[in-house]
Amino acid sequence: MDLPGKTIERLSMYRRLLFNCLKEGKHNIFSHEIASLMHTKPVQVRRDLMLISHSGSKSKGYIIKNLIESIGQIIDSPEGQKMAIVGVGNLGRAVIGYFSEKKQKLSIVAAFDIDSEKTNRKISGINCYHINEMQEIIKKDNITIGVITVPKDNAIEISNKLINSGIKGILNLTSMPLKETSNIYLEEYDIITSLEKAAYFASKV
Amino acid sequence: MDLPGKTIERLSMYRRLLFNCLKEGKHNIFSHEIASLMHTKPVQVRRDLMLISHSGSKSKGYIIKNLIESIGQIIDSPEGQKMAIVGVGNLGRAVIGYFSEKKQKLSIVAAFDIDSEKTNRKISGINCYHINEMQEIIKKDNITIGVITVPKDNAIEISNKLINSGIKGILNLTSMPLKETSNIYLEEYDIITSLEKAAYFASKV
DNA sequence: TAGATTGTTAATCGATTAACAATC
DNA sequence: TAGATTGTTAATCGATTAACAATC
Repeated sequence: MDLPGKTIERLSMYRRLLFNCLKEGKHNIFSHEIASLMHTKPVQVRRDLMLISHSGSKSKGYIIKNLIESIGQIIDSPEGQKMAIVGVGNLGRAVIGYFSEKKQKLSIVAAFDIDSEKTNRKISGINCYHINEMQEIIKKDNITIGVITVPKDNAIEISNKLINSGIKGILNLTSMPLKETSNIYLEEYDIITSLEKAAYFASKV
Repeated sequence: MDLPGKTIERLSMYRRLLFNCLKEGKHNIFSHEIASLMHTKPVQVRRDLMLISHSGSKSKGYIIKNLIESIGQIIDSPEGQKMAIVGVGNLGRAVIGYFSEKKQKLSIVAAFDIDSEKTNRKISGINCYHINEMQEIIKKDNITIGVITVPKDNAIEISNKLINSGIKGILNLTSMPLKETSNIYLEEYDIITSLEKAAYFASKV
């Protein structure tokens, strides 16, 4: 039973938002409260939770702690998953920074670059190795997710190396579209596209 | 006549891909060639071009130079648009780096931060000012797009400041979802969500 | 001509939302 | 009880794709 990608995205956001609520001392939450914290409708939230078979109560809504647990059951692998960042430029460092906050099921365990200034040392707490060692380390450490943050002209080459090392998922943050490959999940995001889109719709408002 | 957001995204990617083809000395291109360079189908490409009323020929496909021109007519504002980056951390610098390559209709003209180490100097060729000066500079320079790359706990405050300074579009790259506001186009991207999504689907493959 | 391609409509697919029964 | 909320189905909306006529 595979959930829709959009639902997975929202579950990920619900969970982080729920952690915040918990920190603020909240214990229960209604679908309309979750909806207003995101940009969505209560019915959207309830339908997403229906899809993961999480029930609330009509008087108290959802118990935050339990809901976080339910979402984790769905989107986390029980053993956790390891990620590697390929390309330790500004973007790569930004991604590392995002994740160094939390010790979660999903964690960054290695970074790769070709620049000898960056390799064989820690960057924001993450071991950085030369790209030549990538395939070996990915296999040895059982890294399943690769994030491509190299200059776009190197994206294809890096993607092939990742595929050959047996990676399961790739997040490509360069603006070079990569070929879909069977048995590998590919997610892509292109910031230039987002900016051009924002510019287009901003001029129509 | 507003085009679908998905079509705008693809047009932006088609155009950059076409620039590459032009550089390689190509003059004409078929829909199936464009499709195979992206991850889409020829019919998708033809339908997108239909929506912008760009015609090709059945024997030569599309003339690349003309197609680039047609796409520009649709997605560029004739006078161009100016962008500002708010938050000059790793992510902000990455965005600046992406755009410093090209002199296009869309350009980054200012960056803002609170850190005095970063303000009142150029960062990758872009003038960086203190956030306190933001509203004034946005108005004076007629900046229409703001990119939020600050730490997520400051996102709401920065977004309000941008809205008050009369910005038209916001690209929020923090993982704090912002409220939809009338007369402002809001685009959001959350890298943590992308990673959790990639991890989920990678484990299902 | 035969094969390939474009342009377009109609069908399909998938995601969101309206409507509503159940119930706290 | 009246009002609010959940859970779920059915309707709607929007995006993709199949099908095909036109024609180079």
